[in-house]
Amino acid sequence: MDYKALAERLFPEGTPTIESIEQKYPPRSLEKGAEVTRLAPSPTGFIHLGNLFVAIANERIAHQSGGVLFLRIEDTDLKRKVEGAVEAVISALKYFDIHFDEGAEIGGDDTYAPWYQRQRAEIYRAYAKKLVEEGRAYPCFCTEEELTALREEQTSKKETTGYYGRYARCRNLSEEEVFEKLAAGTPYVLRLRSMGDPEVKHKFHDEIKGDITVQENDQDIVILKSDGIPTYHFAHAIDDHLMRTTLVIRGEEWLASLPIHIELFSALGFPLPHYGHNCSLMKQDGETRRKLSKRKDPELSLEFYRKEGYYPRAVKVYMLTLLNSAFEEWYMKNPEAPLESFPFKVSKMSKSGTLFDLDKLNDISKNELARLSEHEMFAFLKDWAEEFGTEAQKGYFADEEKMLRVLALCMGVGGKKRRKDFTTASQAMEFIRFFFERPVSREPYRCEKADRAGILSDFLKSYSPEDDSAAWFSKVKEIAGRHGFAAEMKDYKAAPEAYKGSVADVAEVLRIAATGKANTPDLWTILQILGEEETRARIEGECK
RNA sequence: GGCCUUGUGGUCAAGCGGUUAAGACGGCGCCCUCUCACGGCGCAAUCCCGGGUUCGAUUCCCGGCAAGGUCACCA
Repeated sequence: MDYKALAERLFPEGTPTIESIEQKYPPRSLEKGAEVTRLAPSPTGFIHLGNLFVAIANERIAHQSGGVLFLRIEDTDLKRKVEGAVEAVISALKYFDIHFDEGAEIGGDDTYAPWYQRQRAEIYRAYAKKLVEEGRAYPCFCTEEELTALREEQTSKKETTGYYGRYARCRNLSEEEVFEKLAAGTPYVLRLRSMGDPEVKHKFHDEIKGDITVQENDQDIVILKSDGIPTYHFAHAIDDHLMRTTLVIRGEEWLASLPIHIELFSALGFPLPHYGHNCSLMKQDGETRRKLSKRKDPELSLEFYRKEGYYPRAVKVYMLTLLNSAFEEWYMKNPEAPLESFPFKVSKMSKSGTLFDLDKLNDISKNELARLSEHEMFAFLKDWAEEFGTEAQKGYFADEEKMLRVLALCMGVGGKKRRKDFTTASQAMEFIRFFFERPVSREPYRCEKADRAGILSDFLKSYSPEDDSAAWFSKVKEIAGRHGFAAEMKDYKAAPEAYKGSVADVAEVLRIAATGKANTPDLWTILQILGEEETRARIEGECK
């Protein structure tokens, strides 16, 4: 077989020389130890938590080492392309404070552009041609039906499926046959002529998993599809070589194709980058656990967190605690330090699948939100309401001074310790609703109805907005005593049978009457914020 | 099914030859307290199983088992 002639026949349009390509994309001049990492999503328009998970790891490694993080778009599959997807990826990641140094639509250093694989077609073809010339790639004319039949045959014989060894019919076609089929215009793909032996296994060091064994690849995998566009494997090898990636952090679903990538890098004469395969996020589903799925799990979508109003930093902190076991302890010791100062170690990344835990995220969210000032909270909630809130909720922000008082109260600003009532923006907005809207329904009272009317009307008679907290509460105690309730909790606990109840019950009557809720922050402050007129109106409504 | 990976409380996990087997979330209880939230204290709960090696295995080796991943002209 004259490989040179075959290569010319297969790539008649001419391709740039390998030398010129290598010159155009020279090795990067970076400090020793600087890592070049990347994110390489396909533009499906759906960025999920798993993407964010990997993105944070890649971002930390690159920027912590003084390296580069770039964004490459793997758009080799037309069927999956969605308009605006790239912008969506960038903006979603930006929301979580992940920024790229280079890449598609980034506008940084474009030495290594183009960043869209579709635009790199002639580069791939140049290397494909080289492989053909060297006899390491060949055209395959098998049809989809033939391939399916082959797979079925192999399955029934319980043999490894795929295009390899003696099953690789087209790898040994004669020169005449090949040129004949080409002349006839038969569609073909380009396959790697694999030289591996799966019986041979090698030790491989994965930066996350540690030492693993990989067997050699013997599959004649497709490198150029019939439309001349490369498959993921081929594009990965060429792009990550030319873009000078030093560390590929990707999901562990890629571990199985590592043998292919190793052979491809070797066939192309490229040094192998380092790899780290990280575990995917799992979800408990009945008895078993499975990968978070796009269709079944709304919490997989990054959009979910925006709609719920999770504080972006909280999501990031949670991701970091999952990503690196040392993070949580470090964060407790260094609560004020910027997250970037955490020494992120790839080797500390988890080796096994991690169950996504919403409770944990919620706890982190409460803590993160409790770090804000009421002004920061105001801005956060307002932004959220403008995008996702109801008309009524948007209206809450009209009276800025009132809102700030509400937030200061609910957040415990000025107290020794912050309250942690807020988990998300949507939950917080619901929580503070009673300040802005009269309760349409009320939680049940513990206190008998007969006593309630008396308590409430007594309260209205004695209520004065001028009273400070202590004066106000002593009046509540008086009312309690007058109606047969213990004014002091100690007295009540000592002899509960001597009373109808305690001040706690009396306070609850007032609280539910004014807010509709049995549990709220300090009632006196709430009434101060509501103002005398509103307070009286709400309580009068409950007097009958 | 083949191959690869992983198995420490319900969850995330530290530990990696001798520990009362950290810590966090969640659960439960108590305290604080006009409710809630915060805070404090405490409790329950874990080394997948079976063989080895060893004076001694959660830690090392072998074998099971289980879970996950993957076997496309998708990435």
